Amino acid sequence: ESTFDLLLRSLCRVNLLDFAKKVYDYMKADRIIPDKSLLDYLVSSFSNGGRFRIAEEILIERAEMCNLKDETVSPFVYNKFLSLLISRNQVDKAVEFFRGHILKSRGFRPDNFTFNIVMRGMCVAGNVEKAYELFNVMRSFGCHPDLVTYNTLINGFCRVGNANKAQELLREIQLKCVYSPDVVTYTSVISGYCKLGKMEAAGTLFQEMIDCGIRPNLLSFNVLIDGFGKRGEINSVLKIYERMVS
RNA sequence: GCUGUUUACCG
Repeated sequence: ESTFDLLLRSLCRVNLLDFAKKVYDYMKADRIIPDKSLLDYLVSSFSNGGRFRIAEEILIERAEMCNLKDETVSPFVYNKFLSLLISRNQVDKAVEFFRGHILKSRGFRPDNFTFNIVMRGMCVAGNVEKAYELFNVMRSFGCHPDLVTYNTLINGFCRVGNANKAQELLREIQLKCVYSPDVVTYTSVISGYCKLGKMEAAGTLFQEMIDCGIRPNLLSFNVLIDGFGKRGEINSVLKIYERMVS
């Protein structure tokens, strides 16, 4: 039994995933119950290798096992699964698994990361509104929006050209006073304005960020420089550059 | 016990 365990882990480590799958099937056929941590390891390995169907299958079995014992699957495992799906352009699959299993089965207990990952998936698919809906219901699952949640949404709105809504959310963070906008928050909104060619609004926010004691980083400068550059405002570009190197 | 999961620019 621990022989299978070692074998499977070794096969995964050297990326012989098809072989690992066969051994896994063999184990199941022989009704050998794999260890939980082995299952988690298999899910991660299969996910990393893009074998999402198998990973999903194991995750579902894992959740059922947990359900019987009043336990939950470690969010790390399925959060990675979800983010990999999204990074490989399979947002629909990720959302489907999230809605169909993670939110439905008691064997899963989504955390902030889970919501943030799925929301970002929706945003990259151009569906900020769906992400916004999730944002509004995550509390009912015991998850409270954090700064990354806001930053993800803000970026989603910027992506579809709604920098105003993005800025509104920035103000909302400030009003709540539980955490403050950071360099990512500001850079996102600034970038949203730059994309619209609204360089005045972008510049104002840039200054506000500095006044709030947040140091712009290389990305922040790039956003502004790119924005001014695309409008042909070379003098502004030079000014920013000067500030950057000083 | 430790490690492992999420957010910003251009390309």
